[in-house]
Amino acid sequence: MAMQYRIGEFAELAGVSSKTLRHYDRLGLLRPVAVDARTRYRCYSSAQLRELSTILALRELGLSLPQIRSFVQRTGRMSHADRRTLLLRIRQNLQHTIQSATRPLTDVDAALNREIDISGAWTGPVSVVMRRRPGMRIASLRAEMEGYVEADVVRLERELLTALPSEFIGAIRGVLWQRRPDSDTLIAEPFFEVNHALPRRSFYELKDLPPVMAASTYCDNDDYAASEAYQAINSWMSARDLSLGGPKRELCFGDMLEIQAPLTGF
Amino acid sequence: MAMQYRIGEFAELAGVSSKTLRHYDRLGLLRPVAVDARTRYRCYSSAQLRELSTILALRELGLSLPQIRSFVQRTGRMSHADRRTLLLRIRQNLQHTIQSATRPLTDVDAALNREIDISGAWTGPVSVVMRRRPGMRIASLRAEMEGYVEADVVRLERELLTALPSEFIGAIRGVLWQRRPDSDTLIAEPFFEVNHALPRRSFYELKDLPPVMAASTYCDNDDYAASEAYQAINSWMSARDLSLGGPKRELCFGDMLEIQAPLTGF
DNA sequence: GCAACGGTTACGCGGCGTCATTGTCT
DNA sequence: TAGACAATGACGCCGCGTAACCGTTG
Repeated sequence: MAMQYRIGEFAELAGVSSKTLRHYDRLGLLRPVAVDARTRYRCYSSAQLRELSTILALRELGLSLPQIRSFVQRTGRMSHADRRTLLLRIRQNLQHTIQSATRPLTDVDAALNREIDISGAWTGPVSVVMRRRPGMRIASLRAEMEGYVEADVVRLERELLTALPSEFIGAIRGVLWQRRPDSDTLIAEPFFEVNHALPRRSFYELKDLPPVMAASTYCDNDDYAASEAYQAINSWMSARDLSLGGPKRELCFGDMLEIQAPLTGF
Repeated sequence: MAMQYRIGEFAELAGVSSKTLRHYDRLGLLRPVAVDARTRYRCYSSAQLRELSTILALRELGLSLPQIRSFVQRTGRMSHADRRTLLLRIRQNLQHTIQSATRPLTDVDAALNREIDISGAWTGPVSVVMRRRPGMRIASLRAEMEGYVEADVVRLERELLTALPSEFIGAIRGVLWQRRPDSDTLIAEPFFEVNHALPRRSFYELKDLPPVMAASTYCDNDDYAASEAYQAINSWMSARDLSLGGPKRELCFGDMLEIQAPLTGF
């Protein structure tokens, strides 16, 4: 009563290619029930339609073929806890996939809307991106100011630079920006990346800037471009209900600035 | 003022590997601003941090590197219509990704719940799957019956088989099942796949079973297993708010049955 | 003898990661 | 001179598709 099929017929019944079946055979994922010793023709049974269907379903769930193999080989000998773990892992994968597609989708939609609304002022599909930024050790100097005064920041930077032995200075420099709560006071904190051998002195603060997930954008190194970038990053964050997880970081790369807004919850 | 970086430093600033940068160079995606003629060292500029950031953002959107190249090469010379088309294409990709992950996610959640609720009766993560099934030409015989009577179906099948010249019969046979609306009358319609040369006769009906998207499941060829399978397919459909788009198809493969429920709206 | 199947091996795709080997900088 | 960095090139990964070439079936 159990039917036997050759590879082509079996493939068509199952809705896959015979190439796929040969591939699964080699991987040990779905072995033919028999192989003709002389012709080496593969022979599949009707019961294997169900096996294959399971395999295809698991593939749809995003499992790799080796993962599927280890799953189907132990079916029945798997504890409920194991199954549950597997399902939860699959769930995680799927959710990650969905998330990493949903976020860009809102970006694209926003871009489509912006293009319609103010069709001239649109420079690219996504100018703000989310990225993980590594931590670094920095030396910094802090000052409060009422609003942004470039000269003050430049003066601070120079002070800091003269206090730092140049052999300890790394490649990155920038400014940390904070706002004192319940006031308009701005705290500017120019910094230089330093290596770990730098001695602790009272002229400057020595701290570890932690690694963060940050909203990041690049702009030209001038006040106008920078303020545009800050605006863009703020509206990007508010559109996503994300909140600031530390002082904003303004990194200077010659004629380019990178503005980073550390995010909470990642 | 514009800074120059060698590949390693630039890679670290941008958060990618130097391998990636060399790859992008070869693809013409991000050319170094200069290459030392003697050493062939690549040299990147600070302004390229922004370019690269755009490239990475587009990559996150699921574009291929050649697509990104054609995009960045024509930035500014692109019409609004072109941009809009591109964005809409991206949107489609993303939505497809989301959909093809969301459906399985509900499957997995259902499986997790089932496992909790009735932890013994669960046989696999997904026993019902959705698949596209090709159409075929069939010859069939129809009969109404009050409820399922196996003997009647078998008799019908035999009648049909004796009426069919065997050289026209294909590999697939089965039964179509329908329920007459507003009554419990069941319509059983055994069929055999036939090739196109079969002449039209009054002994049997000749029809084209259309290709469909169907909920499909396999079970052993016995009444108990089949009724379980029908139950499973019904609850699978109702859980997804899907409705039947034609008679159910019961395909016979020796000791296995495949139960298919054609779905509307695909 | 011919078409339609089956077999195997080898290469391609995308987006890099991972050597291995050689050259360059400090 | 050492050791970090640069260059190039070859191969690996995944899940097959495609092609080439040859044997089997009906």
